[in-house]
Amino acid sequence: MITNYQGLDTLRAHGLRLTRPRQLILDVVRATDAHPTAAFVYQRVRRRLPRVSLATVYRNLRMLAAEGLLAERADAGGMRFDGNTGPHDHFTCLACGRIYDVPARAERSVRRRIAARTGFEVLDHRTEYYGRCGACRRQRGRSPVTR
Amino acid sequence: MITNYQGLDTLRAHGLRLTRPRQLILDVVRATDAHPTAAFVYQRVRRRLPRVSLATVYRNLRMLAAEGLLAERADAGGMRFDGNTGPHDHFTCLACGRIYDVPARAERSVRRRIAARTGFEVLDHRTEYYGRCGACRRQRGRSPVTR
DNA sequence: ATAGATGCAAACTCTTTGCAGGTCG
DNA sequence: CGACCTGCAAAGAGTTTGCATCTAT
Repeated sequence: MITNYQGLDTLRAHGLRLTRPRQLILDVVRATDAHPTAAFVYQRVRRRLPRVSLATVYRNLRMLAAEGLLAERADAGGMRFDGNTGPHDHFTCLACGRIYDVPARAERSVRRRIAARTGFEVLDHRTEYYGRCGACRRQRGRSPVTR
Repeated sequence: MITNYQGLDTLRAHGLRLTRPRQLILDVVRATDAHPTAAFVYQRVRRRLPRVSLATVYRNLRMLAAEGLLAERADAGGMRFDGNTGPHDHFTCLACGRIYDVPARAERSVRRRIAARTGFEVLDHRTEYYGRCGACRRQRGRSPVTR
């Protein structure tokens, strides 16, 4: 029986339980930095819990994101999930499609500049980089990874 | 008969035609800064060409993006299109969901910094801002706009 | 005990594709 | 004529939902 788990208290505060499917789903997303899709999470969870349903995976991913234990990210081809909820930016490799985490530039001046120009209230910002990752710079013409 | 139109030469160079549906689709996307969905474009084009099909709208949006006359953008709830193909950033209003264009900060140093840290080749970067737009700062609790 | 969670299947939304007919150059 | 396009309908992919059953607290 689990007594301590990152985010457990958050769930309990909202009357939510840490069931076995839920915990496995959270573990899978947290264990990778590949920004997995729901389908990927489903495959992985099934290894340990073969009877889990895709609906359960979707329900939990959405719910865990709403609770702030996961981050969601729109992408061509579907939503992706990220166990790293701290501030960080992303690098998308145009050759293989992989999305890497990169340290965030938490420059306050960046937000202030936009706020000054638009009059909007800037609460957050995130930068997306595009290019070729280290692996793809070496192996030219490699086929896209399974996402 | 149109003899001059931004992007016409690009299309012709690839053996593509500027048909009436295609031109209307392009015009609709270019006429707004609301980063419209395919469904929005479809509705608008139908006003002038009632028999157009949604398939034609999708085919053309995708093709025009491939030709570089439009930009595509993944978003929860579907793809969005942008007639502004120049470098610019986006501000997403968390209250009303609208996406505004903001001038890009084309700082070379930003890319160099990431390249140095990761060893990746950075070809492009884009920043996403999140917050409350001017309209929403004034009217609290307004309902989300139709996207 | 009981609110919350699950599996299954059906439904839904967004997007793509096959095809026969139409159009531009 | 020949390549390109279109509308229509059907198919695909990703995601959500209704419901009876099960389970964590």
